[in-house]
Amino acid sequence: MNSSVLTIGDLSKVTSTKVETIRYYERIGLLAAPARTAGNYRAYGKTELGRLSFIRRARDLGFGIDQIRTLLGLSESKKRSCKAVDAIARQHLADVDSKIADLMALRRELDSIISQCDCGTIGECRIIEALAPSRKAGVPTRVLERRVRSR
Amino acid sequence: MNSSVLTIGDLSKVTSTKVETIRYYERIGLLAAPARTAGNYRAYGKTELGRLSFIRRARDLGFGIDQIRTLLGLSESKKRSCKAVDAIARQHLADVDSKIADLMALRRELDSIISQCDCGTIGECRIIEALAPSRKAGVPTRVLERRVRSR
DNA sequence: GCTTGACCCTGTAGTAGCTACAGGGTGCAG
DNA sequence: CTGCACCCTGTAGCTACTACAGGGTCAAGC
Repeated sequence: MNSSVLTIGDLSKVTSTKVETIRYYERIGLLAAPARTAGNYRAYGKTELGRLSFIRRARDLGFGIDQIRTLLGLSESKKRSCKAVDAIARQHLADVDSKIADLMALRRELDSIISQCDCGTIGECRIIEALAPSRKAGVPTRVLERRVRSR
Repeated sequence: MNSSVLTIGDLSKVTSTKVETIRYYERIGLLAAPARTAGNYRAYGKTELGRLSFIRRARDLGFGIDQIRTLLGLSESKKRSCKAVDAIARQHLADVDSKIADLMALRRELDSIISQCDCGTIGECRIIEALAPSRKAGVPTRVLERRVRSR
């Protein structure tokens, strides 16, 4: 009885990670290739469980694979300053903030477009109108000048 | 001199869309295959320009390719009700809202983790600690019971 | 001892929405 | 007639998985 030997299925359940995803992490080198049983099954221990948990939490927080790779590397040298860790996290926070800002701007525009729709016919739909190029503005002549003259 | 014949490069400049992207839209059937010149160059007219502009604006607003396909289809039957258009837009707005909510939740968590870091050594870094599995909690025995007993 | 069914294996292809070549042809100015 | 900007097709790459196909392994039950 070896309670610390886990199959990939066990790891999958414990970490709420699909089996395929675990194999994928191994393929891309995020997880090391584990020991194998006689029947060629992957045999994991607590180390791998910890590492996968770390990866999952980082992924849930939106860190990218490469960032996680770096974080895992850093987490092994316990004595070094954690400035680099802090920098990665702050960078990620900034990325998230900028994504939020983008989405909020988009949301505002989308909302304003939708609020103009009276739900009549498509011919007079404000949503379609907002997407279609306006009738007044044509192709800026500047852009095509060279070509227009040369034809 | 035919000022309304545009090459793919012209279309690219006018709509701020990469040439490859225009060809990609054609490949996936979002744009129809245009007429060709004697030298096998794509020759676009104002119709295609309008259609591509529509696509770009919709993409900028975050609509997916399939939604745009539907919107383009709907926009051609001018007399029908624009309820379907409205529904797609509202669905998209809801998706955006839920993405924003997800990101804000993530942002809060990330921020709270970062704020705990004193920037000492990695061994005592709160960020790494927050990601690593806590020492107290082990693998829930329940999950592994069957297997543990059987080995 | 044999079957059944749940699990595991490898390898490949698909998802969204492009982007980036490689290896060629076209067209116009100097 | 040469050089350069542009165009063509076709394919592979990107993120982070997910979903098969076509097999092998293992423990339980009859």
